[in-house]
Amino acid sequence: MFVPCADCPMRQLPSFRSNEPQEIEFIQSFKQAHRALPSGSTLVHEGHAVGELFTLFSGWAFRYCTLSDGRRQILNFLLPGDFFGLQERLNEQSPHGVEALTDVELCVFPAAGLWDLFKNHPGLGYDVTWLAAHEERIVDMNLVSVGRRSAAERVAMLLIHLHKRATLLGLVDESGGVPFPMNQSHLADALGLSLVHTNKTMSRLRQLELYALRGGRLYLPQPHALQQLADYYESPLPPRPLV
Amino acid sequence: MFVPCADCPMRQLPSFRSNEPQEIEFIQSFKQAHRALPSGSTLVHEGHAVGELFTLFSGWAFRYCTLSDGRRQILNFLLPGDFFGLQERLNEQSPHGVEALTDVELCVFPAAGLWDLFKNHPGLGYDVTWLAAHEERIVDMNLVSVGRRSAAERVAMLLIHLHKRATLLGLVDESGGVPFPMNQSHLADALGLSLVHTNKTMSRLRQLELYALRGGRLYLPQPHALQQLADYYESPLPPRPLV
DNA sequence: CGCTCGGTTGAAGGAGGTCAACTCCGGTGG
DNA sequence: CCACCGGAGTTGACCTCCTTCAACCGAGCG
Repeated sequence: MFVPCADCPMRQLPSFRSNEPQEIEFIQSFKQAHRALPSGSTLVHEGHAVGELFTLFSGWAFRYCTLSDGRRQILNFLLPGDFFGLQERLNEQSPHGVEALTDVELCVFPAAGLWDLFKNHPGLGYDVTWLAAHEERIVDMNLVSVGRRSAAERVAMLLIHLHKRATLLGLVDESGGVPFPMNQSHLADALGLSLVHTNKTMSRLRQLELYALRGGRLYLPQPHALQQLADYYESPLPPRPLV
Repeated sequence: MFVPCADCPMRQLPSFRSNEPQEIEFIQSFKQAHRALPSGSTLVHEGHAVGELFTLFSGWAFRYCTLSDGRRQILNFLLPGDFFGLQERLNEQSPHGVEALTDVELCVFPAAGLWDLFKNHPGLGYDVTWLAAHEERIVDMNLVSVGRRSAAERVAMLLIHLHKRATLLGLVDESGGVPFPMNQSHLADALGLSLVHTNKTMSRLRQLELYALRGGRLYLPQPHALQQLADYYESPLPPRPLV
């Protein structure tokens, strides 16, 4: 269970930026706990103060907000390497919740130690800011989808984007499939659509063979056609930091 | 035109956190230019590299994304004190544009100097991160609105939120009005609605006297009723940093 | 005076929501 | 071994919220 940060398997991936040894050492000392939680558990409760920061070590999760009558909006999906808890911490009480889609493992950091990080390791402070800005960028994209794309375009966008993120994490297998742990309610809540209409839209895209789900994995046989449908063309990302 | 950062009028406002004198001194030296631009100008071009960071010194602006067929989504409105350019800088090319709603003045900072800021003034690094997280929180809220609220609820939410932000900046007059420089197309694009339906929804709310526009100023005669309609109840914010 | 821009209103159509029923499947317990 | 159950996916019917198209009005302006 215990893995030294220096040997963190994610650090081997090309999509992550490398850090100075003393930075990794600091991260190691900053890390308060390694916590495993089962699928479906709530990692951060809506409206509660937190006091901890997290890096998702393994598994999938999502951030969400609910209105008082139960309507739920998923803000973003979290994949391994994603850092969360910043919004909560810096605003003292969390405006949104985080829930595990699969069994997850978390690196837990004390929020009170964040100041040390900025003070003694400016490079890591810069990294944290990078991650916050990156996270916002993803939410921006989701907002564009939900605000201006049709149902089919939204689905296409989401599938491409999730496939891409998982691929960058090396989660892709030889036949191009990536894990896909969410069900249609999750997708509906992320897309700002009803469950029924999400289902019908996805059936259409599936019959067009724009995507396939087999054994809990997502396959995109015609990535270019999907991109065209979603009107989404993005340049390759530079390596990202990992805390 | 030239105002030393130490005498910045925004720093006098109670909603901004105070900084150490040497931090303010650094900000002053970090500041590259003070730039005035007319209403309607594009401050950041979509898809262009930037190389500069900005604090909105006066006036209003908005961040937006457009799809290739012209559909536009406004991601967020920018008010004095808002810091922007981070997303652009850290991703090398801006995924979104920024446009002025009124005549604006900008504090311009060289993006290359951001590293110095983190290195020599960790407190300011922390502040920048705080601002990034805060900005994301606003986008989160917009995403919830656009994804899950009805047209009337969205309008209510936006009006409350803008009124609140402007009030915190001391832009409110004795009769409770705040500046309101956007037209209905802006609102429609921010709400993810069509122009026509935005108009009809707003006419309804206006007849219910949930809001009023007079002389370019927004008045909310029944804030509580609006909050109930929007299902939006937020705790008061702690003071925010200013860079 | 005519132009444009922003706001307003009506009518018609469509995308998506809601309600309801049904299937399929894996578990679980008799 | 089979009955029962609950969760997830699927499908149809109907309705409504919102979009689209179009016309009109008024203010500001060259």
